[in-house]
Amino acid sequence: MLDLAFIREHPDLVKDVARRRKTAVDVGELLAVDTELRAVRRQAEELRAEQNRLSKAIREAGPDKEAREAAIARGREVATELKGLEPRERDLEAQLKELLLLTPNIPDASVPEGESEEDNVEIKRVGAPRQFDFEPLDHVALLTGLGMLDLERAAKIAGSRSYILKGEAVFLELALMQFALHHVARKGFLPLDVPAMAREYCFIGNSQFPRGREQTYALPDDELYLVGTAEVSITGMHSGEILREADLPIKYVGYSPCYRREAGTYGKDTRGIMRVHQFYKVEQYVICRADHQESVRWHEELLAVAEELTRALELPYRVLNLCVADLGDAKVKGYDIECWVPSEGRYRETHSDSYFHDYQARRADIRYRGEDGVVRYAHTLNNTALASTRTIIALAENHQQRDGTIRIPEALRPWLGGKEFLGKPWR
RNA sequence: GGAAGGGUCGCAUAGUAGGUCUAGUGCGGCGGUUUGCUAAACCGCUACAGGGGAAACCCUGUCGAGGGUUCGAAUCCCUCCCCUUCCGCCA
Repeated sequence: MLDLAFIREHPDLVKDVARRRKTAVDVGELLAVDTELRAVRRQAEELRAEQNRLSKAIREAGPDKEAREAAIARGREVATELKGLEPRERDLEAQLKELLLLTPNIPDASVPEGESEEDNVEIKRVGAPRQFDFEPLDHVALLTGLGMLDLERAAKIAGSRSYILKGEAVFLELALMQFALHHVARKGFLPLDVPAMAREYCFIGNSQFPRGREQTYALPDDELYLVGTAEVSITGMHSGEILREADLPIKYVGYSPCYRREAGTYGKDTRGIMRVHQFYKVEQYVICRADHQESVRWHEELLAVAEELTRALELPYRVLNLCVADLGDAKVKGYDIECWVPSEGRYRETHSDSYFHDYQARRADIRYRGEDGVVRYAHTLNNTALASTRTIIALAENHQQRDGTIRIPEALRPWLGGKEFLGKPWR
């Protein structure tokens, strides 16, 4: 969330940002609520100050019964008046909080303008889509053919957008996770295996809530929710803490299952495992000092790490600079990596690299004490390192062989016992 | 699931028969004195948030959260949350 003082000082900027981001929030209403709250609060504070003065007078009145009685009588009046004011104060506080949570972050100047994902700007393309000298298959045909994927029985168990990996595909999935975790950990990121279910505050802190609630699985009996990314849990880790500047930056590489309801995506990506309710992901996460340049450096660094992983898997990809309309409300700027998917003849998102300045840190209350003794909200960033299902698609399709097997890129072979190909020829 | 004990301003703690608690103390941190340097010692400062003010400064709130009783709540009452330990169950 934004600093309320910033919104007061730059109301037109914030309104303009909400418009460009197509975010439904009434900044005018927010400011009106804020103004009224301040007036009400001022009255209430005056009454509380009088209450405190009276309390002191009563304490010091001692044997002076008359003064004592008079002060108590006045105190009764003040208490009554205050009780009349307090419900309004509480109501306004709640309204303001809700509106603040809905107010989007300020995008960086380098974020492209645009109306939809069509307007994202490609900034880089690495590796050329492979020219096949045979008719390539899509990942469903390939993996099903190898006996490594069973979608029908998965649907029987859990409905659409489910999958069963079988045989070597299971080892492939684990190999990918191992590969990514080790690669990122070697760069000084502390590996974490975090809870995949988390309390509501984690989701509010991370900005999944209040918007996006319908995308999250709830466990109402336990007041928990299933995370769509380890990012949610990691944000919750340091919530409410005051860190030491000397301990920054904190670099984590988190591993977790990811659960997504995919509400409202009925027509989209219905085939295969492109869009599923559960997958596994290795996630990069950084908490750093409240410094724009440092955020930018880490943003680029996290992109570089993700690119290394993608290149090591020999996948053709491109990098997009997300336009203002496609950027999540909380982000200052975001890059997506998209890998080439031969069966679709296009690039599909596999990574999302974002920085937030102190927007998440304010929501989650993650602060640090600077060397100067001043307490500030930290900056947070995150980027995918590797997501299981979409990477399996890209890997299978891009590295498929004429005989129906899948070539394993060299970097991954150590995690698969040195194996060069996945599956026995079946075509 | 059963039982018990706890949540206090970075960390550790004191404080519950309501009113000098304006939340004490230690550690840590910052600044200073002394010092060839370091350490030690000593002195001072040091919670967070909101509001008012040109400023000095003043006011308000926060002792897990929210209600309540009261002129007045860290302290009493209610509801809830969280943590720890033991028992039970269990991969």
